[in-house]
Amino acid sequence: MNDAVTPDILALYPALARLPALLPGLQAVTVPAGTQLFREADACQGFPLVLRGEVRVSRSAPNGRELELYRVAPGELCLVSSASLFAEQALSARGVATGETRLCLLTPPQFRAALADETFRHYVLGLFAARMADLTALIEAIAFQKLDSRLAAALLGHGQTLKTTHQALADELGTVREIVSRLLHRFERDGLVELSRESITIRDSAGLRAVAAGA
Amino acid sequence: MNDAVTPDILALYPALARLPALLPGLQAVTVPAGTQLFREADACQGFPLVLRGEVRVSRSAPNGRELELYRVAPGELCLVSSASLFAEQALSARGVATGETRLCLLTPPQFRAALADETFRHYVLGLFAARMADLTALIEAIAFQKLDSRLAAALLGHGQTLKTTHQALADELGTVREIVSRLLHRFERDGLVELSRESITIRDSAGLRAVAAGA
DNA sequence: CCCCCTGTGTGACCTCGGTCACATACACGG
DNA sequence: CCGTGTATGTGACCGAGGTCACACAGGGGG
Repeated sequence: MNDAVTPDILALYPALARLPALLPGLQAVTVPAGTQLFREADACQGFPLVLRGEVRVSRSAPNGRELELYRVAPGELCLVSSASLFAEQALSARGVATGETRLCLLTPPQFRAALADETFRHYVLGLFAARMADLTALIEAIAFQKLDSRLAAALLGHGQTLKTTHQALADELGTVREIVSRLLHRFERDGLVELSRESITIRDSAGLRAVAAGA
Repeated sequence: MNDAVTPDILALYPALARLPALLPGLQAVTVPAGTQLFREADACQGFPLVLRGEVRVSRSAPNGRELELYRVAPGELCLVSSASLFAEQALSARGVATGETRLCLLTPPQFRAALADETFRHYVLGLFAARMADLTALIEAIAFQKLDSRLAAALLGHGQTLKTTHQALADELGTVREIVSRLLHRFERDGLVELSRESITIRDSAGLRAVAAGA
């Protein structure tokens, strides 16, 4: 599971190519789907670069409800954990690998060294900026949009058919299963989707987009 | 309104002292209360450092409702505008000076130069990290807490008496005036506060804290 | 002194989202 | 083929928050 970093890291993080001194020290790990990479109130031990797979970052409420904040794709680094190092405070979210995921953990000194390179620096700040935009968009959605819009939006952009469970969608949106079932059924009645066990097929993506936009 | 930067900028941003070449080019402006510094969909023109006063960053919905994201205090820089530069996208929020505010606008080249200094860099990343934590906390509050808790929290930490309007509180919380009035009245009935025109006096701060915690 | 503007009080009414308590239904291992 | 666990359907019910349509008060300027 633990092995040397292959050259593909350079393809994903070209800025690192300019720091040859750093590369020999890097190690990557591959973890199976569902691995919990970090959780609330954890002390953070490094800066994870995602090479392959995906990390789902979420926050959960005392009563067991959960809400997805964002996902980390290959070529990105997980900022909540990084953030906790910079702000010297505990983590405020949970990270779980959605599928088999390969990632590379930079130690704080390694990360600091990498930041000496302006390209890498700009890349990292760009990521922070993009995340801030994501989070403010999420805030707006939660505060001002209705759930059917948000659900419709969540269904789009994952291909024609998505294989997931109502509970998973509820966790993504920060609500409960029954509500998701109810709304999905309404969508089906209106001919927008077709439902079966663990599978949702989009029948009218234009209609769905209209709902997502707040029809 | 436009004048040279006085030495006090060095007290607020000590890292800048290590970049003497930068200082002569800096200029500060002082703006009156209520000045709109930037708004949604604006192109961003620089990195504002706040020297004195306060900037309120908020996002507004199509239907006119508004929600405060965070405030920028002296010694901080306004990250939404910075973020829009890094992510090369339009601003996603509005910024208004809550009182008379003095600030210094760094141009992108100046900011890039400042980032060459590791202390300044660390400071900026720390700010980003802190804002991310703020935003995730806000998300959690909106998604999982009831409005009375959030209102109670908003009342605390501003001294014994706060001079504000119900509408302003509504804008801060992302709700409407009637709801704030209703909740404040409930608080008054329970002996937590005392109300009069444009003024709220806290009578039982422990009780308020209990409500804020979700009693 | 009166008008008018801003801030506030209030009650009727509605909708959305959430809770509870179920009933199925389907898959899969034994 | 049967039991058991997971995924889903569903209806009754509720409460929070939002909308609307007002009334009212107070204070400052004309």
